[in-house]
Amino acid sequence: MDNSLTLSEKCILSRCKDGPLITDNIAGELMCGSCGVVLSEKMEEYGPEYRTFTKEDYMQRTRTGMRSTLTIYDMGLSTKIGSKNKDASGKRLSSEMIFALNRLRVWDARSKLRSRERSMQNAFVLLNGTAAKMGLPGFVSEKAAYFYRKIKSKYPRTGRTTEALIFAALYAACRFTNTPRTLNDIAQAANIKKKRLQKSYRDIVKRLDLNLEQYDPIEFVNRLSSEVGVSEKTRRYAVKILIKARKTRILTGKHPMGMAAAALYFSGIHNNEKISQKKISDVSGMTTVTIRNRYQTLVKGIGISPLESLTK
DNA sequence: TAAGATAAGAGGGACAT
DNA sequence: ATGTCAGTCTTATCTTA
Repeated sequence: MDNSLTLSEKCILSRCKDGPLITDNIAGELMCGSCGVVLSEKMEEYGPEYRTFTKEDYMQRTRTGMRSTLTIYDMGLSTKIGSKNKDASGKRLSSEMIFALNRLRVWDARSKLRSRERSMQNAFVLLNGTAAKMGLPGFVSEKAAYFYRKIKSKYPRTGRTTEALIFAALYAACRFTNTPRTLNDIAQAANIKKKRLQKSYRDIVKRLDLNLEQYDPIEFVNRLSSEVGVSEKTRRYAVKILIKARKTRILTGKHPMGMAAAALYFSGIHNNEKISQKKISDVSGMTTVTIRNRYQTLVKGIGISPLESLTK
């Protein structure tokens, strides 16, 4: 297992604060150990790296400091052949050499956009578009780009389509950075079948030997609460219920969103602020049936009904 | 109209062969 | 690799309050 994957989540989030340098043996990259930025002396010359549509967009996204180029297809590492026909000491080259150099320039230019790189580029266009649409922070798509690059260099032909793979990488990145998004969220935003997404995701986890923890349902409670617009009291109580439930080990193997939905439903009843199953179903993406079932496991698991008070 | 019950089916994980 | 099994979740339909 190579060291770049053992980076702690904290490193990813803190971004570039004197992180150690690490090398990725597979892709041959030298990166900042804290956030995965690829180090290259040309970095600061790069312009904005997002596609922009309006002047305001452009102004906002124009870079002010060093920024990763992981989501640019060649990471700024492609060949550069100078345009002057002089050698290192400044002397003019012979005509044969000039001819040869011109040939090289042509081929160099052509090779830069050869198929592999082109599909890489396509992938990152998809990635950036969808990540932006979902409002995901930059370090998540950086990580996704990293996973994608990695699996492509390790297994050039995975039998998966580019889009399935890049979005699966995005989901993996969400898991890795503990950014709570479900497969459904991504499938929807990316307009791709959940099944395909899931298959590719498993592929990535297996082949890159990732060890991704299951989401904590509490993350989803927070999200659901704000989407439904419940009181702070209700949100907190739902969290309390889940903390209690976690101790009884009834959470394992269940969809975290399902448990979050059930806990919120439970809490709503408890606090006299009943939220309909339908409403929770709509925002959570879980069916009302699942909410009911999880609600039952919750009641059984912690051994109290919503109308009783929660004892430590 | 919301909530609950029930049944059938899909899909994946664990485990054995 | 393939098969089986239990458990999860979904869809659909019907009933209840």
